[in-house]
Amino acid sequence: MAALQKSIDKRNALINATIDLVNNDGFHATPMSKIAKMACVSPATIYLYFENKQDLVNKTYIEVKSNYTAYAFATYDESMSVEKGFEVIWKRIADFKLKESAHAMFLAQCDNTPMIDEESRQEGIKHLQPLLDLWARGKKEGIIKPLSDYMLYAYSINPLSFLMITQNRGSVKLDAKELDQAFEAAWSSIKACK
Amino acid sequence: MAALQKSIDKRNALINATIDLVNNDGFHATPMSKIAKMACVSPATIYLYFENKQDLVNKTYIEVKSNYTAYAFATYDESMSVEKGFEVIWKRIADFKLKESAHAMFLAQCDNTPMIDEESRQEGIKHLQPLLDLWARGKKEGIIKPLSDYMLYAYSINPLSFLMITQNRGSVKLDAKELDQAFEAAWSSIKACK
Amino acid sequence: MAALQKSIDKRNALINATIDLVNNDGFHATPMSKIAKMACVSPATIYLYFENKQDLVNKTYIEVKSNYTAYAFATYDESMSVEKGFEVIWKRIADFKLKESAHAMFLAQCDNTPMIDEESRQEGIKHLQPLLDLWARGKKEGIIKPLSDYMLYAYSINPLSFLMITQNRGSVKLDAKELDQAFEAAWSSIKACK
Amino acid sequence: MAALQKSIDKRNALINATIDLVNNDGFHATPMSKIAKMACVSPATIYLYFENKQDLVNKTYIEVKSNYTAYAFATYDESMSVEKGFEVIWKRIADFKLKESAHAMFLAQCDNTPMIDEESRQEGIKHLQPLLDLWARGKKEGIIKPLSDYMLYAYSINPLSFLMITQNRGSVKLDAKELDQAFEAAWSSIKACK
DNA sequence: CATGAATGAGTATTCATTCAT
DNA sequence: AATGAATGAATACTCATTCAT
Repeated sequence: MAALQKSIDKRNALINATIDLVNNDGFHATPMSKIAKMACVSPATIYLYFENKQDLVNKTYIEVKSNYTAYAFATYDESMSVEKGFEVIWKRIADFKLKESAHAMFLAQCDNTPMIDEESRQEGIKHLQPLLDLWARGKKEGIIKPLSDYMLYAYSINPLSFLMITQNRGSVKLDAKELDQAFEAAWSSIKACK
Repeated sequence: MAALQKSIDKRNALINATIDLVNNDGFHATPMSKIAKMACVSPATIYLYFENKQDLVNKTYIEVKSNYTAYAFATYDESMSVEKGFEVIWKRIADFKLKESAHAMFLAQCDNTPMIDEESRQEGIKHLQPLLDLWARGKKEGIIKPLSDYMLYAYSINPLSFLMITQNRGSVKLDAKELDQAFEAAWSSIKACK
Repeated sequence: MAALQKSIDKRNALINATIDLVNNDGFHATPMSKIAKMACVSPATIYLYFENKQDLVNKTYIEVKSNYTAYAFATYDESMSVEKGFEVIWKRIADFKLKESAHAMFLAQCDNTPMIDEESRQEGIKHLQPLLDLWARGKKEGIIKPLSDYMLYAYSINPLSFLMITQNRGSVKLDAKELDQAFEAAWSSIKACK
Repeated sequence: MAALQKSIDKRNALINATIDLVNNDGFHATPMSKIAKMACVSPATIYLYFENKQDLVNKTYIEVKSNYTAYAFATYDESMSVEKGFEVIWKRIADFKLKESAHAMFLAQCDNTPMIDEESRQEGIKHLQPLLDLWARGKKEGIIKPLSDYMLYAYSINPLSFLMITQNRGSVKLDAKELDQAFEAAWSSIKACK
């Protein structure tokens, strides 16, 4: 048990080091040796947990993405109304992106870069299903515009990524009032007009 | 004259090769030798036009960003109404992102990655001023929601980047109808409610 | 223990390869890859033992210089008379320069070239102190001319470098008789006239 | 004539640039492009005057060496006594080494380095003949010790190189008094004992 | 499991030299 | 004669990965 825990700790240390370093220096300037050093293990040890650098970054991506979606849907319940459900999910996502910004930055970099395997990318997308289901329900009920999921995501969720990056660069600080405005904008762009 | 043109051609070939290769393989997997080969010059020749790899990618970024904004505002005129002006600019931006998708992909990668110097990033932002001026006018006239520029950008412009990337990955194809929907969503997220 | 010895062996092999190659081809024509090959290690291995090429050559200089002075004073004893002491040291130096000529050649090249860091040069000079002390004693006793240490070195020790180089170029062969003449010349140039 | 003069000027500028740069940075850190820049010509122009880098440095060596010997013997006359002749030559050499120290430094670097062709080295030695003749005379007359020319050079002339280098490094300043001491040491090391 | 040492294959960059003008 | 642009062949150095311990 203790041994297993130590293993998990090491794996986590490696994942976290990868996130930190890739965030700050970029994938191209993040050598395995630096990751090892930050995780306080030998470079060789990385290869006990991951096949190679590509695998390390793929697995990191999947893990972070999975944390992200778990967080997003943690307080959501399918019995909620579409409107309420969307608000609940949106706010959790906003929370994650702005508070766990290191993780969110890492995802943003992965999503805009040929740095992740296509397969891992697909794997990462899967977990968004509850949101897509909610939207399907919303469209059927005439509450949500009959747009493709990509379009809905582009206008209601993705802007949060941009705001998160901007905030991380120090250009802007998002407080409660602005978050409300953001939600308002998100909702008004996808809710069906009466 | 002919010599000058040859120089310009070579520089352009290098810039284009950089865009192509960074788009497909990522900055980390784009060696100078490959760029040189694609541009049909010797590796050493790159250093006649750029100081080093970082400078090459910085200059490429600034050039592409500058083309992007020039394209965005080419048909815009300050005498237009806010509503018309926004539509004109938005459609040009959409055009650029979806048709010149290689350039747009390159910008997206640069904007989400520590691959560009902060200085070059700032340089790239400058040219967006006409849009910010338009928004200022719209806010004064009560036509546009009184949101920060970052917020307006996040909801009305940035979603196009997400749609562009998604289309480039083959997940979706944006036709005229969907572009209209996108514009509708963009506009409704920033226009002031009556 | 064995591992440590292997490390020391490798470091020594690198130092020796550096001496050999710099002697024969000059610093400018001695690539790291050649040094590695001669030391039977990979080029990358050099960087486990030295920071870079400059560091390798600095450290080599300091090591050789240190061997040189250790050799020079090995049989000297401060209780000796000035005359005897000088003879003992001079003969050891002559021995070193003429027998360990590869090392002596390397030092000569370093001493006449901007190939070594100033800091390493200073480090190398330090160890000559016993000779300077001997001269101080000699001057006090009126046995040695009241000249600066540089002057004494120039006339009594440095000529050996010239002779060593000339011998190495094959122009001359120094046998016992000529060594005696050389010592005679050295001594007569610095001993106080009665 | 004017055209010829311009050519000579360029050649001289190249030679001087070579001396300066090799003195300050070392042969290994002196690229042709830098030499060209300092001489205010194009890199390609160097090849109109010299075959290649090796040739440039060989020719520079021969030229400097030749200036050196011309200077050394300029005021010497074979009708002088051995003692007077030696003093005259020695003082001119000292003058050259300490006043034209850039040239002297360059020679010292060449003489202790495999940076010059053997052939050019031989060519450079030739011009010392008058000194050797003087010594031959001195030995016959019993005024000079019956030592080989190398030995005489090592003790009476070469120390000046060491003193010149030391002075150039700033460790010591040779004034008139010290020059007299140096001459005294030089002479006493080679003059025959009565 | 864990590691530090070792490395081969690469990478950015430089440089002596050439060539079209 | 003179040049600036161009380049192929190096070169110092890095890094993902392996292996003996």
